[in-house]
Amino acid sequence: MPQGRPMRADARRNYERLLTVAAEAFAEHGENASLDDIAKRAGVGAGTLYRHFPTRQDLLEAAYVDRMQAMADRAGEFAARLPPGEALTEWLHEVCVGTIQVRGMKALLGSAVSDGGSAADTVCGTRLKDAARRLVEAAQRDGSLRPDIEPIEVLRLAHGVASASELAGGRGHEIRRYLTLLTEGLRPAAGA
Amino acid sequence: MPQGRPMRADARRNYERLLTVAAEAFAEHGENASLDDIAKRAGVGAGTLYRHFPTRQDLLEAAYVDRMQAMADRAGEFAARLPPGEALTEWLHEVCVGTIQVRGMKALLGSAVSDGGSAADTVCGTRLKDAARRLVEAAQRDGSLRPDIEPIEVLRLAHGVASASELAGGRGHEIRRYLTLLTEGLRPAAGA
DNA sequence: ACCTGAACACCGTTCAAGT
DNA sequence: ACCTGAACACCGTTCAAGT
Repeated sequence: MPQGRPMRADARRNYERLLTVAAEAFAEHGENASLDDIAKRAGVGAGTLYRHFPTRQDLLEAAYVDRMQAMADRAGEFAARLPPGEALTEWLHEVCVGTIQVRGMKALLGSAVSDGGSAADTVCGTRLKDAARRLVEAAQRDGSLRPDIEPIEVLRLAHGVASASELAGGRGHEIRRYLTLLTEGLRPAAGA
Repeated sequence: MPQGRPMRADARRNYERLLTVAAEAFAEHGENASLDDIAKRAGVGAGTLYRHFPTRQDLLEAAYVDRMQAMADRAGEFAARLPPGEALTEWLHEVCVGTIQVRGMKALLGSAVSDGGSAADTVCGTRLKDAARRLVEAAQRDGSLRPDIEPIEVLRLAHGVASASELAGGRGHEIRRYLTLLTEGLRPAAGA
């Protein structure tokens, strides 16, 4: 996106208004927020929205790429000040919380880690998986995480924890509780 | 539904064709299958569909109530021939598999165990939770399940496992794998 | 009592016409 | 090069008219 000629001033303005409005709309109404409504609220024609973002997924990703990046960055912070096992757990907790609070983010996480997912190798997905890989590998070297699990699986399971927590009401209490169950299951076998 | 006057012959026929077609459509296209399409394929006007099933949720539940009941019944079979811990695990496995294979069932399970869920106290939901309660309590008495967990939570977590497995491709292999992680987390604490 | 299907509102998507 | 908004197709929902 930063590549290529700079946008014309009006195009750039529309592009950014669309992103702002879309982030609000997806946060409020979830991933199926009305595109027509987003265009209207941004004060542009529907065609303009489609010119910038050919698919809903494109818009969803562009609207949250910064927040996703911020999530990925948090991994480094945890790694710097916590033992590997705890760093992974705390980071996953943030992923779950963020994913539940900002309605649209869960869809984005889902498509980033989904098997045939369209967002599998986008900026969002790649950064998130890189972050997960570092925490996972450190925890495995440390012996606090079972060795037979892959980074992407940890993210899929976090998505599952978020789903279960949502069903329970999505309060912080349940997220922590269900995540703890997961991390206990992720421990290496007792006799290893 | 079985209460009240018997339906007129044409009404009864339409009702049943709608259920058959709806079960197919939800299985194929998921919970958001087109209602208009369902009415057309059943050979009835849209108004007839709404007369019998005022909301999408009503139709979804009616279409799968038998299958849900069958799932609940399986709990008794497992309880009869397996130790409590295994009976619970194997039943949850069937719930996950069924929930993934029949696309609309996952939505139904979700609303049955969701906090403010519309289907929280419907036939489907109640039977499923009763079945879960028996297996959970037996496993807790047996010492193979941590005592601080409730039946509905087990179902929510199964929904989460199904979500994670779907992201991984939904093949039997992943379901079993993720469910195993969950059950290890559900074990009582080592020093208890 | 029940059914039909037209009618309305809404949304996604495309595209000809504008600047 | 980019934008607009009308146009089309589709879907959910209601309701007047039919039997």
